[in-house]
Amino acid sequence: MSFLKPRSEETNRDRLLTAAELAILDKGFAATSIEELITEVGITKSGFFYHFRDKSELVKALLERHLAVEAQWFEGLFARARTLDDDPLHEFLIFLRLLQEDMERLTDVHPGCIITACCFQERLFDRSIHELAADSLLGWRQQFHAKFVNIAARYPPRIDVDLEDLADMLTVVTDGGIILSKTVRDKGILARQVGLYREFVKSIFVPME
Amino acid sequence: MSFLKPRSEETNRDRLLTAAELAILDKGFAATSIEELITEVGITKSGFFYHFRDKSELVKALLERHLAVEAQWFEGLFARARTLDDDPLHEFLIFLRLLQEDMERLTDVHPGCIITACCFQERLFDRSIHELAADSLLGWRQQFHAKFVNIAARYPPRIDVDLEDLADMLTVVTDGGIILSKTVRDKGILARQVGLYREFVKSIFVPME
DNA sequence: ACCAAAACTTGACCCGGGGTACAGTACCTT
DNA sequence: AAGGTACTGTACCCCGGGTCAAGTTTTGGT
Repeated sequence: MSFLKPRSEETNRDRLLTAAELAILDKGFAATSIEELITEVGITKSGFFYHFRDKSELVKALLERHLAVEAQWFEGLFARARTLDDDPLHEFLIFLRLLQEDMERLTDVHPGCIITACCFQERLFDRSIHELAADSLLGWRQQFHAKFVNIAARYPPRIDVDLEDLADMLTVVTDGGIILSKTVRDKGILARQVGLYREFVKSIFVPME
Repeated sequence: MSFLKPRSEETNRDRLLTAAELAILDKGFAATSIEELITEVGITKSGFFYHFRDKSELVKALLERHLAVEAQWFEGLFARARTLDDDPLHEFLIFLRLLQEDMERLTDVHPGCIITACCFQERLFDRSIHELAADSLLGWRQQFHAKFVNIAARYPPRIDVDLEDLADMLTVVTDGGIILSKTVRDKGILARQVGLYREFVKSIFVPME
């Protein structure tokens, strides 16, 4: 019996989420049917509705899970960057480089804020989902902004930019990059756009030789 | 009879498109029903299917109309910019400023590439819609890239950036800005992000005093 | 070993919305 | 008088989301 434990860690609910994530990333929310998900997981329709009140609750759970994973990902990158350099500017530049490298490595397009993008799209989803996404994005703004404040204290910015806007820009470039990558079917774009953003940050803060 | 002519310029087909555009912008594609559109326009379901084979053909027509309007908008801005300054760099910077101002003026969020966002979302739509969007975005890349090549010829870039990526970045910032604006419910973000992009372009090309 | 809760299954059913099919009509143009 | 355009009306199919009630298996804790 004990040999069942490790596998049973992954519940059918998790499996539903994973299946939904893949399908939604591939085809979009509307094109993903509940039928399809349950046949993949191997349960019945009632089983689905046992776990989720409706389809939008699934999306909410998906978003929650995704946000947690994403937060962990970024935190990991920052931690690694910190070990490599503890100057605030260089830490951030290393973080951006690491992020860019990770993005290059992704086989298909970054799952990232596609879910965000998918969420804001449909009024079908209740307010709570929208707020979840908004809070997450505002959280990133705050976090990056704090870092820029630190950086600006040591490196006087060479042009007058609003540091909150600059913080937002990373989100913007990521989301926009995902859209362009997906539309044009060139997954390299996303990473290169993050690289460009990094150049912008450099040109603002890195002092001239 | 002649007094009917001017009003009849706007066909029911156009009215359907406009109603669909507003509804989709507001609630998303899936949440917009045909029923809803025809009651607003005042025709029957059969009337709808007389104009469009199915719902996705409506989206295609919408995209086509939108792309034309957008192209005209940008062309207008470039024309105005050219009359104000015929130096390639300053023309472009003026264009960006005008674009930013227009975006500030928008009451609700920019209709812009939301349609793009809506398109990449759904496998429901046939390939042709996807290609329409992709071609349009690649068109902008080409157009902006050509301008940057001109600019770079006169103003040696101070950092090494790929001009195609830089061209893409305007699209990216616009699309990403729309998403962030919508999610966080702050329509100012979009314009400010375009402003930031403008600063980036300046920092690359504008020579130092 | 036993019990309760969790995690389902079965199966029947409703409904809204996309979509089809087709016959008919009103008007406008040539 | 004919033909096209822009519809209306009716009737109908199907899929997918969602509900309901009642029963069954799995699992974890004491």
